[in-house]
Amino acid sequence: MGRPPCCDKIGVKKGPWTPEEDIILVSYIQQHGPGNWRAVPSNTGLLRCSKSCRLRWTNYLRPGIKRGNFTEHEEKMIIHLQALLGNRWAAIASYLPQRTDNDIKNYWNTHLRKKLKKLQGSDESSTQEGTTSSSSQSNFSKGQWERRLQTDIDKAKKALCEALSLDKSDSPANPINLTTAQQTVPGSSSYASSAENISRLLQNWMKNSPKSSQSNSETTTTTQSSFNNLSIGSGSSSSPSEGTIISAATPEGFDSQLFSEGNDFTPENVGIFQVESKQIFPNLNSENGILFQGESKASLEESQVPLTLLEKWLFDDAINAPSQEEFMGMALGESADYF
DNA sequence: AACGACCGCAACCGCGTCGTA
DNA sequence: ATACGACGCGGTTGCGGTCGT
Repeated sequence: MGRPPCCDKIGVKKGPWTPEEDIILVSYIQQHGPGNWRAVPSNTGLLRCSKSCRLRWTNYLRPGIKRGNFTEHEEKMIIHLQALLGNRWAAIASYLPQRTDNDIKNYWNTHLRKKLKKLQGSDESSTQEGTTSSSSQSNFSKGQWERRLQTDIDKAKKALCEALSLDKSDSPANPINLTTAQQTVPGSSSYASSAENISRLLQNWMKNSPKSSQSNSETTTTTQSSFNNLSIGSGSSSSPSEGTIISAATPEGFDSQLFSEGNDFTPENVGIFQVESKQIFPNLNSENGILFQGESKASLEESQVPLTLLEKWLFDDAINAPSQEEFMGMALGESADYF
């Protein structure tokens, strides 16, 4: 009945990726570029299914991924976008190009949902009299509610499109532009980030000694320079096996291309590690669907949060970052009317 | 110090969509 | 037009780490 598995389960490795596998995958993608995932396991010898390879790349190894704590601004963006788009994590992630959909999804499920629940709780208690927006929502008849919702959705869509076209014209007032501005600098952050990713896996690899200086996700703040300072299989490498592993595990030319001193992740030799404009604003063509038509009301309902207290919390930031106002207003201004 | 509960993240699974023959 | 393969997405799970008792 169901679709057969994407790969035969026999001989397919599951579970956490090893640094060796990471390097093989990165090496392959460096040479061939991402895509054609079906061919990746057979061409690399990885005992992983294509899906697993793609996931590992997109969620972990892909350059430009920022890890570690979410900033308050990112948090607010996510909340706004979630309220606007629902659980379309990929669409949301497209506005936070440094974050993966998986990351955002996890962050939402583990942090923000609780946070909003709290806010919702205090909001409800503060509006017990039923005079405010959130409780008045229930006063809508179903038909009214749906019509109103559709109207607001249309408005939100328009506003979002406008915001995006403003961004296209490089308006400094556009908050989305601000949030992604660092991505668009060619060859800087994206390469640094890719270096960070590889650095991270190398650090994991090299932490034979349990006393790694950075034990938590803060390793993600590894700097470009620290990456550069990593010496693979050279003098500072305490374990003689490290260099051996790398040369054994990496396809030809990989270490020289990626890790030779002063030559790592330059735009010249790592062409694929470029942030494509598509990656930054894939929604410009509306493919990822800022589309609400046909969306089940239940899912929308579930995804919507009361916005009175939340609103306050969100707007707190607006003073510090006035350029965000437009976007926030777009997301909240109209829909908040009936909440 | 030992144990259990809880939390966060990486990875898996199943389904939907898209492209192509 | 349709069947099929590949890819993408969202929900869920499992495991390792952390915290509290």
